[in-house]
Amino acid sequence: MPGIDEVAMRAGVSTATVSRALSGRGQVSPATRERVVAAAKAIGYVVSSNASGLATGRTRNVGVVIPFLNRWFFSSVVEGAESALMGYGYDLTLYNLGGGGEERRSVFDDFLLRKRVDAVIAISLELTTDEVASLLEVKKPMVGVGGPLAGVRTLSIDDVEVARLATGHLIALGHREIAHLGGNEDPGAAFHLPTNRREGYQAALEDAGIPVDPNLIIYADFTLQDGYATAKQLLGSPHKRPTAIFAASDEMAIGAILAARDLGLRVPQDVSVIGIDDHELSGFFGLSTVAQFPALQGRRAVEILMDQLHPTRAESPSVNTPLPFELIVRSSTATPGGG
Amino acid sequence: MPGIDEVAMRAGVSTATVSRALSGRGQVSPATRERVVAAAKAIGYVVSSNASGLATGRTRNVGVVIPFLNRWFFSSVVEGAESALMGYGYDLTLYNLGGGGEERRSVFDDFLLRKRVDAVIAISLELTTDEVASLLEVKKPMVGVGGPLAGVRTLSIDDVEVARLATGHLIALGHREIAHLGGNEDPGAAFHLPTNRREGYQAALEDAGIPVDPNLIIYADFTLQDGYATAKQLLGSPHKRPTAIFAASDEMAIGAILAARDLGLRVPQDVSVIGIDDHELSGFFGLSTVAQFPALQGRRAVEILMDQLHPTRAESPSVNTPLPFELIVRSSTATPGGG
DNA sequence: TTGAAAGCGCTAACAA
DNA sequence: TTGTTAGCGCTTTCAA
Repeated sequence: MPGIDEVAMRAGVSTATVSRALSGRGQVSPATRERVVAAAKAIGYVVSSNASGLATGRTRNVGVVIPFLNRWFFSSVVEGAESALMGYGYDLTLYNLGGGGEERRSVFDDFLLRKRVDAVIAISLELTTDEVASLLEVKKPMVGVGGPLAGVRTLSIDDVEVARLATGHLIALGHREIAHLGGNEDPGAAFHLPTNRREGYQAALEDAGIPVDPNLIIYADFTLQDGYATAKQLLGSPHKRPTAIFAASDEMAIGAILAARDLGLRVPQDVSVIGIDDHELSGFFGLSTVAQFPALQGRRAVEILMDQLHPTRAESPSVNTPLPFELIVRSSTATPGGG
Repeated sequence: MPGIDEVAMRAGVSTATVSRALSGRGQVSPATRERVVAAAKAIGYVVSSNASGLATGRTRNVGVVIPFLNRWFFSSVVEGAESALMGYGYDLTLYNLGGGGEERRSVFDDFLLRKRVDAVIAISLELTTDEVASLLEVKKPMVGVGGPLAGVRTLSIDDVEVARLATGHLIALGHREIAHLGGNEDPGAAFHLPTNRREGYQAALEDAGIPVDPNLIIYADFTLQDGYATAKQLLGSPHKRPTAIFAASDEMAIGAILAARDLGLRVPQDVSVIGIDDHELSGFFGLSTVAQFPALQGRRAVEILMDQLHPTRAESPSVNTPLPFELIVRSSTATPGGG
């Protein structure tokens, strides 16, 4: 493991010049830089991030905190963030809070504070005021993705608008009995995403003058399994079966499609289904949806962090742009009774 | 951000003693240790990993290299590894090779060598000899999960046996026309998993004296989509339709179930289907499968690394145990024509 | 059991 | 443009 002085000797310069030449900070003549780079390459020199980090106070590493990894949305955001970070020469260290209370405390009290990360990205996480405070206290830039974070720059689609768009699509097709899967059991819950989507659904109905029927709002987990179970219940009743279902996630929506099939109902002739996400399986199931772009959200989060970490960079103009979403119409939605 | 000397002052000892008291290395009187710990807690002191790492040469961080994050198997292994590492006080930094060639090179040439990680876990990766060599050269302990890695300790289920078990289950039920989805297009391919599973399939047939019919071995990607497409093709032919399908992954198997349904075939009455994995959706689809336990594989990989990193630890006796797998019979398999 | 002091490998003033 | 040098915050001999 060669050190900087070995490079310096070979290039016939001082270690300071090597540092300058390799890091790009400070002025070095092109000729010198070339010699240094060649010498470094020749002996396979790579800077020690510890030594560099100790001297500069920066680590070129960002922490990503997630509630679990095993879900399409999260792993996609992480992928997007990882690839963007790598482009900037940053590492990504992952903190999975799935384990529960003790694990969570130690992440915030120890891991994130070891000066190991320059910044943190929190994905779909409700951080307590204390947690946010302890991070901000050490002046670590921080951005949230997909979850409201008091006092922190947050990146998230406009869930109300997204839901309104999905519901509006169904209304435009002529549906009036539209059920909603998702909702939110606990009105005081800190996590607003399900609530926001339900509100968008209601707003769309109201815009169209369609009364909101509380019986058509079904609380469900955001999983395929629960989408299936609740949709089966909903569609199984011979009475007032809705002509369309708006599910708050694609996984639920796919569950609903499968439930409809198992009941002998045709999608979209007997029931239209739309979701939110554009999950990797949605195309396969012909599911109409409002796409959000999680990998892009991860990249965006990184951009914002880089702007804060390197204020010299031209401030990216897109930083304040709301996140994009897009209606994707496939074969799971049509006019009521139509095909 | 308080430093070690502040703790030392408050505790009325030297920084050396603080270091000893907090790290557990070296002798410190209980009374002194207690004072130090109290002082550290009082001011919220956390060691700087850079400084500590620079002084010791260790980082308490392991690198995990994966081909992509967005698949159940990978994210599950990573989850298992992450939680095990956190238990040992280690961080996990993630290197996703999904981006392609250039990214891959820079991971191996730069990122992993910055002395930022103490060890690396490579998941389902075919590393080139050069890549392995460059890691071993810097003496980083390394373990592979789920992929053969020349010269590296590798953790992986016995794919031949797993396939044999799955196929054997079908044979025991009385099936003789058993198709296989998976295979391996390229006989010279470096990645042996599909080949091994195909060989296990063939071995089971041969054990039972059933001739291997090459027409029943279908090359397919390990995805739900391709499982669907190939199974539809296979089952759509009215002639010699097999009575059972053994898919090399659960995602393919689920695709096959959906294909059967779309063709009006009942599972398992008209066709039995079995996969490998015990994917999170397999229970929902009633899929019989041979479970492997990816989160456990991640934990095991960490154990092995810890044994190498801290040779003082009692060598875990389980380290050489082959990875477990288990036949899980659900409703997708039955006797031919049976229910 | 504890303290003094010399690094760990690099960066960034400051000087030249 | 380049070199000298004093740290960055901790760990670890060596002495006491």
